[in-house]
Amino acid sequence: MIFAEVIVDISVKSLDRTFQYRIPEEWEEEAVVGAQVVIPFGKGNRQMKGFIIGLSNACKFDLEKTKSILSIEKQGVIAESHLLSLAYWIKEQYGSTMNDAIKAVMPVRREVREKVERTAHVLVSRDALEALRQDYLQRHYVAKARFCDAFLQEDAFEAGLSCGELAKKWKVSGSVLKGLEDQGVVQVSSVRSYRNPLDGVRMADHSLPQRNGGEMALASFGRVELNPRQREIVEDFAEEYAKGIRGQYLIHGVTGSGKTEVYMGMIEEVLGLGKQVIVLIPEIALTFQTVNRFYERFGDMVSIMHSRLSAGERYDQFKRAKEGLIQIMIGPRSALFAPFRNLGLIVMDEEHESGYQSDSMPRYHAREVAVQRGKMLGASVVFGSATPSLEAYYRASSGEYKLYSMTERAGNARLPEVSIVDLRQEFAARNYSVFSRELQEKMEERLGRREQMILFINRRGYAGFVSCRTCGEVIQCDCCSVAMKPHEYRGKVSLLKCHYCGRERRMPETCPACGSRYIGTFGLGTQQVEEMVRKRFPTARVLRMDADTTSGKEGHSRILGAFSRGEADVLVGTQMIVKGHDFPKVTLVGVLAADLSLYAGDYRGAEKTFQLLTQAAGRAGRGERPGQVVFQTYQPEHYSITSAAEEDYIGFYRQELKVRQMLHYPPISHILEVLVSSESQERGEALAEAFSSNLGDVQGVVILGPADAGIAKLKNSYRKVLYIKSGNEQVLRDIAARGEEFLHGGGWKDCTVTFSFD
DNA sequence: AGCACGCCGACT
DNA sequence: GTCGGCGTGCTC
Repeated sequence: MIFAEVIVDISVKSLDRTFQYRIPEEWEEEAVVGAQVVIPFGKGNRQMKGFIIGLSNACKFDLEKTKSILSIEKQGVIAESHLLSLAYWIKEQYGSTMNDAIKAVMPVRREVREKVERTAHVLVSRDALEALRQDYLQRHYVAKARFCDAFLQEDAFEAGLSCGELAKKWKVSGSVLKGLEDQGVVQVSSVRSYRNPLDGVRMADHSLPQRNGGEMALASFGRVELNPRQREIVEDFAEEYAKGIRGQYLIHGVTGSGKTEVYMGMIEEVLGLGKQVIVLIPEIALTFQTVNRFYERFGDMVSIMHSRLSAGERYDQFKRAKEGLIQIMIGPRSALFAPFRNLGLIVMDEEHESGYQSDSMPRYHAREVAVQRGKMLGASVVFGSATPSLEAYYRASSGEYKLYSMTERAGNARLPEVSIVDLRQEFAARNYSVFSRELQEKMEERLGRREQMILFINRRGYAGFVSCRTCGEVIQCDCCSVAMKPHEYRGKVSLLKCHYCGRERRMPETCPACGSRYIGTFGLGTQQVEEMVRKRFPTARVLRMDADTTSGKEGHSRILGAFSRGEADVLVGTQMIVKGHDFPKVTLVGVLAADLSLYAGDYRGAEKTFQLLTQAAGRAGRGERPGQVVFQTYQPEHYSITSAAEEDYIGFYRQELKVRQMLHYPPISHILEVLVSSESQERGEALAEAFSSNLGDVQGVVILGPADAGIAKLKNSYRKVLYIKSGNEQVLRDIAARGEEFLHGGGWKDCTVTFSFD
């Protein structure tokens, strides 16, 4: 008899181990490692999904109690056993459950999630409910009384109330509600909503070039044309590769230096040896031009993962990869798990992009997983960026990655001319406009010459916040301790939105704290910039692109398409406009507040600012005409701004590394963030303190906090943070593990804790 | 005794 | 995640 070691499809720590099941004889063939199965689970023998991650001849459990597999799903078998090892590595490295790790490496990602939202409507009158509440209180039915309270206070008589929110906010379990329903006090209705997680990102509305039937060989495409520096790099790489050297490489190339050609040259070499390649891009919707070039170059041996593929199509692509019909897989971080048997190379373009960090469990970083998969399969890994992350460049300078630098733009394109405008001086010169005199002049020039320009402001909405000029009160969200952002509504700035929980309210006429009529907006946002451009340049045609204007189905491509067709002179937008687009007619880029991202939260502020500014500057002058760039800032001396103006990555890197060294930040040191959140402020504080004092005996770590988190209150939960810094990552992992154990000890059910590294 | 509630542990 | 068991504290 054969037994299967099964991971059950429930992502809970206590179930994060295998369970043994009998394999019925007739299925011994199909029951392979990596297969999906349906199994009976728990006392009620609920039918659950699971994955076979091992087979064995011996029964390690009570044979009598060992149940049998109910069925085997042939679709979606994990093709390569090393992907299971990779899943195990991910589980260990990022502290997820094996179930989540397996799902991350599986070809068919999470299915369409069905969300059932239950809503409670009150059937009795307000008075009757009040009487009922009194009655329940008398009988000590605390939970039921609390529910009545909730209905009375939240005006559930008009609309219904979400059961989930009720239960959370009023600390009662959903089962009470059933009692109320049985008594005819409320009526519960279920609304099903479907949300396909893959729909989040849309591919640009360009069509792919016609596929050519799959028979075209590599030779018929001709080799890539390379300039001398590009050829040098490819040849060096090829030489090492031929010698059997497999390692990590970092291509640092200034914007427009032609990194893509180098990737293609390297890929040709690897394909020539009969091996397969994965090309990772940060976000498919925003880097379509790169993808297109790979298609033109390699034709049908390329497969592209993108969000429009249905689960079935996606699976087909993986099947083709598994069967060796595809040699190159291009896509976002999930493409990293393409089931290639004979993987020779992983290329990661725009290595510094945040899209490579997974934001749901398992929270892996594609850069690290790529290196691990490369090691497992004997593949080289090539990272490329104009503005490498500090981690990557640090590794390159320590010799862990081999560094290739490209300091010149390819072809005729020149680096743009950048000027830095000191906004303090503008203010001193009584220019209170959002445009400095220099920027205005340059904008007028472009409008006169019918050239295009991009205005970049790293903040959506209308302005930063609303505050009272009399008492200084800032209008905050009721549930989150953040300022609500003014938005335009029906042609007027009349709406406030919380960008964290989405709550909306009307813009108040008077200060809610002191009643003063002198309240107004502070700081600059995209909407306001758009309005200012229209006011100052009435003839200019303006387009705005930010999270508010691109929410629709084809939002991105609609706006970008219109702009590249020349339907507008000015494009105003947030960071999404500076990423990877090629607008040859743009000759001016204005960054209205270059220091805005400098002190925004974490220790990566300067790095983010440098990357953003370098990229923004890189959008100018990509065509025939040379480009000009204006950085407006209150901190014209800051190294992230001056270095970006000169596109001096090395200069920036040296300065920033010093800062990181001084403050014990990555990549020199490592940080563990412990975030405690609880609806009770005292309890959260107590837990954070308990953690902190528990670490007294650990040597060689720096402990900061506990303190209020950047967002001290989010969706009605109070948040405390604790930072633990250490040069040794393992020490931090041990501390996190100890912390988990401490929580497991019990008594902190009302608090949630998340541990995150760096 | 009987019920409602809420906590805790098991799940092969 | 989901279920069942069980202790607590209430009503009748």
